[in-house]
Amino acid sequence: MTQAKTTLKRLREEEREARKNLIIDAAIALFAQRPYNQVGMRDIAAEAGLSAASIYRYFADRDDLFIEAFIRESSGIEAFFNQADGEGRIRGIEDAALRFVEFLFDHDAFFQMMTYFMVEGGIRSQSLDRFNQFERKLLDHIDELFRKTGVGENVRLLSHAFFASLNGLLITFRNYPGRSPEEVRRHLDRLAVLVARVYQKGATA
Amino acid sequence: MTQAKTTLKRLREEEREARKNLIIDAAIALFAQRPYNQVGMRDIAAEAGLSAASIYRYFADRDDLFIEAFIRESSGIEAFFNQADGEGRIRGIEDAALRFVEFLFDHDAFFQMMTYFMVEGGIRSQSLDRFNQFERKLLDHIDELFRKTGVGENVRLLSHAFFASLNGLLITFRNYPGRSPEEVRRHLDRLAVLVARVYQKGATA
DNA sequence: TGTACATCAGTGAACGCGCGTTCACTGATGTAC
DNA sequence: TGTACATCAGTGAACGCGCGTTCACTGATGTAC
Repeated sequence: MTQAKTTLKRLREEEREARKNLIIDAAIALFAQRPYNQVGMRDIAAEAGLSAASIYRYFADRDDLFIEAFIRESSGIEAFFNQADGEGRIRGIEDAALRFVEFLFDHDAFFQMMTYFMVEGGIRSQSLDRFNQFERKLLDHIDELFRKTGVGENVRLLSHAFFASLNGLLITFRNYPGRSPEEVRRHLDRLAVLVARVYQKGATA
Repeated sequence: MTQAKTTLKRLREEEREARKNLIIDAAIALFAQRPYNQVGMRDIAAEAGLSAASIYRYFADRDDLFIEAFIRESSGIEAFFNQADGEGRIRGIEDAALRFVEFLFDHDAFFQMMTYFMVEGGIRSQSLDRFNQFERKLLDHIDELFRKTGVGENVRLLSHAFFASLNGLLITFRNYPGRSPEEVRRHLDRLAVLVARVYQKGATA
């Protein structure tokens, strides 16, 4: 009996969690279409098929929803890279650069949130912590890649520069006016390869 | 008599222009302190020492003021580089990278506007044109630098990557949490030098 | 020199709108006896 | 099996606030005669 009760309770909690996820899905879907600050609670509610008031049954406030959306996306990118890494699909800097740039291009929501964190000041420390954690892990991976290719001194600084360079590609050319998404993607790919080669050669001398 | 009249008229116009400039000054001063979208008309008015309504005597609307502010700042950076160039203070890629990064770090207003143009979609074509013009000139300069150092093929693509890399440094590390402005500047300087050297070596092979 | 009029910078108050958030309520489902 | 009650998702409407912008007005300065 108590057994049955707790299972029911667990089921209800899972259901609740599932609904939270639906709302986060809706938010992410919209971030992928419009800039971060142009997505309102009513938009997200409409996308998720509920009223705006309902969102507040699941999230304390707007920031809270955004933090959870960011956490989910950043877990996604980590899983993506871990898998690619495990399957041996990231053999060198060039692969890493390509995968990273393409991932950010495809996951506009994550990119929007990331640049928001970097550009805007005054972010809640909770989400900032999560962001820093994500950034550090990514830099660790890059460190490792550079070490493999034989860079001795100051690997971390190099990783900083490399990471920033790839971010810069996205920031600078993602919205290039008068270009179709396919053209932008091709241009980004070309640039990612170029950057990777430049770092490869320029850093291992 | 007509002579005197026209001079008076000219003086009045100059006075008007001067007042426009005061308002732009105020706007730029605020952009340097807070993110772009956190600066309102009332803030700018207070900073300039007038009422918000007065701004509309000089600018059609908010966008118009921002365009003019951007134009002034981008003229400023062009003048800065032309002068540095004329005085022979930009001897190579390393100098250029350092000057560029430091200029953007010091002129936060310009940096804010630039990233706004790049990240946000749906900008008025008038300001977009001005921005593209600015970007093209800058890329031309970088092309020239790379050509001097002996890069043959695909100079423009390289310039794109280089420009984006430097932008990326600013975006990624300008707001690094828990660091003083001096530390950020030092870090940016180090990274700019590193990036320049990497491109120098990596591209001229 | 004086008077009527035009021009224009400047302004406080208000308008209109959007947006995050809250309120008071409904209705469905589960629980106790 | 039926009844009274608790829980909770969901909601339309409203609140409160900020912000870009407009309005109606004042007052100073210039112009015409």
